Amino acid sequence: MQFQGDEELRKGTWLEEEDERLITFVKLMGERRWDALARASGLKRSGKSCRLRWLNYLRPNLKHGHISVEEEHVILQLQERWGNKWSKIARRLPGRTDNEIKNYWRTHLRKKTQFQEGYSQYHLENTKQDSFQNGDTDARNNYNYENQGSVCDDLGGLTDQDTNSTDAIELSAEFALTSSPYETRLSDWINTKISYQDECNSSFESGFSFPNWTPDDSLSWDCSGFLWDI
DNA sequence: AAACATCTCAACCGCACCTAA
DNA sequence: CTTAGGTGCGGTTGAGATGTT
Repeated sequence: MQFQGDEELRKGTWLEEEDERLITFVKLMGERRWDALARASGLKRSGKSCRLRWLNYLRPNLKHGHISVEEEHVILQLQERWGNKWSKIARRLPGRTDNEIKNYWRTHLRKKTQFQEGYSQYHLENTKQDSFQNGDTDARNNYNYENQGSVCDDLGGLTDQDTNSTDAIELSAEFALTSSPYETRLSDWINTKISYQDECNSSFESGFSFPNWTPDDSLSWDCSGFLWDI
């Protein structure tokens, strides 16, 4: 949306005063209508810039700082599965933003996976070529499994069993796949629930626990007390 | 100490999609 | 149904930090 004085809009690094003002007005007006909020606040910023600053830096419960080994593991696995669907991946890592994950991937993990791909390609060409060419699906499946295992080796100390937990991650993620504001809120709520479950389950060391799945693949949660928070 | 190279990450851009009137 | 404004997403940029020569 264009409005009077657009040519005077500030760009670049945010100042502390701007952050404070933005926080104040988000509290007043909520996390919607960013253009209106930008105008009302008197910030010489576009609504889009305000939204980005809030989502990537000022929003409560954001984790700043180093990505943990577990988080890196999740990023690697989900990127391999989904490609560069950063926002989708970010929803599996509460407190992390799509921008942060995207940057982390580009600066830390891309090289690792490129190396991995190079190794896999070599491995593939030298050990599995015949089976693959003959359409041996077992060979492909075994290759995928071995490939998963070697990713674990790179991550130091994680077992193959940990790696296979991404099946649960995917189940949860598919359930939480979002495409609308309501669904986004649902996803956020799920993440909240997951975090809550984690807090309650101190014996689960990984920090990434997921809904309990019944044998027929239906989701089993006690949602009482949470539904109205959506 | 200075100059240059490389890395990191906050912020921007453009486009597609959503929503409400 | 149409359309304009708002939002979300992935790719890219560039300033500052850090490392190297």
